[in-house]
Amino acid sequence: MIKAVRGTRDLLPPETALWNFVESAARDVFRAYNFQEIRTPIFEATELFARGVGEETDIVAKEMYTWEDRGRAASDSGQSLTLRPEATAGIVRAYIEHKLWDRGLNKLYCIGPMFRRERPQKGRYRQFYQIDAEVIGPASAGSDSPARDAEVLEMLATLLDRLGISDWNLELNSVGTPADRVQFNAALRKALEPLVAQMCTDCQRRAVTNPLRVFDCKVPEDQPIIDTLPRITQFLGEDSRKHFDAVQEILTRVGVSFRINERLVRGLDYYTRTAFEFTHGALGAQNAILGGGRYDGLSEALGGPAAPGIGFAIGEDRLVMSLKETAEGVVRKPDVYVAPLGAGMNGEAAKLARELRHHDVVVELGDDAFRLKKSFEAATKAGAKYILIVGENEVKADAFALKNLATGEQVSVPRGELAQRIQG
RNA sequence: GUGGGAAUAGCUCAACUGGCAGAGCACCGGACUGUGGCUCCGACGGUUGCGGGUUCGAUUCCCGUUUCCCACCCCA
Repeated sequence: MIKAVRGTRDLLPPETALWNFVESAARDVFRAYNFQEIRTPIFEATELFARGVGEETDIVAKEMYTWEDRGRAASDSGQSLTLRPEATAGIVRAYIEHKLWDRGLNKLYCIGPMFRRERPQKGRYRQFYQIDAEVIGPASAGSDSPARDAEVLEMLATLLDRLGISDWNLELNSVGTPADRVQFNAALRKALEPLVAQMCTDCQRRAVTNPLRVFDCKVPEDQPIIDTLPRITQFLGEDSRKHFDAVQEILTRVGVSFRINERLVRGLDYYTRTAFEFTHGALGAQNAILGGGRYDGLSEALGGPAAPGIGFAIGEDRLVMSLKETAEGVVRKPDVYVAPLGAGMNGEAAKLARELRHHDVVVELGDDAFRLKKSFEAATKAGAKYILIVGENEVKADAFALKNLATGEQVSVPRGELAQRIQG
């Protein structure tokens, strides 16, 4: 038997109804904030992610699905391509390619699969889905403003609340500008030097490769040491600090609760200044339901003009997992089961079903080979509200037996009144 | 990439120390000819993840392997 490959999975009904529930809620909320959809390719030139996400990140260094796409002709040299591991780089590429700065501020969202070759776990798949949104444009259009950061965060709070996910936590930090981080990193290395020998092996490695990640350490014995380390906050430049203060002020004003987490660091190189995560319990070790932040230098790193931006990625798989709503609760069941009765009635039933469907009635259609008892069983199993019998008597009278399957009430309804009766 | 647990019918799970692979639910049919749910009866359903080994005999013990789960790492 051929099975879905490791780390991928089929989403089957009725669970897919939950995914549609999430996606349509997201689209509704995005519309209210004037975000518009962008769709970028699922694979891109490998170089885009290497330069955008960062060569040194785990994503680029060891998790990408990359292959050499061979040329088909002498003039076509072939190139290294990669399945997108995240959405932002592709969107910024499109921003540059189509000169979207001519439109001023761009508020874009994108929903689709991403690919990372990690060891699968609950809430972590090799093909997974993200709901992604970005605000990007020239600084003159306000893309730089703390108002945009706050707007994005408030929008996320609205979306989660609307989905019925009430017990989320917003963790907020500023990781400063690249210049701020150079200073911070140097200070961190210096502070770690005399202490690192007492720390766990992971931290000893991090201290060399990426000192920021020491803050991620969960080993209890290391915590007192980590508490003594310098904090990024102490190294923020005047602009970064003011920006961060302004974001917090607006959030407080609009009533979105958050927690400053000075230890929040992010694994993609492009993040600057505001960085955030929304977490949720009951997700196990993968407790981050979404994450994001500013990437003020990304466009320039990709060869474009200065274009500050802020965005986030929601882990849709994890979002669906943390939903209280059940698939049964959001799936739309048939309004009516149309039951052809007696040989040759399929045509009449199909005609009636067509009329009802044109009135936006959800119709399940039976088969005239079924005995009436079997039609009733099928209607009940399908969860239909009504069953509509299309037999010889009914066709002759042009009025049909309509039975409410819950109450057992049965009436004869003229053809023209059926849709209204079923929907009412 | 590292460490641990698990894998038996479509689903949830049994099967003593190695001795004929089972139940509930679901599905299909019947009781019941144009009236469902409830009930009763019946049928279907398996290379016990895969490959090898030990044994008279392996779902059971051993080795390998794959996948899933948990944790690390990292991230959404």
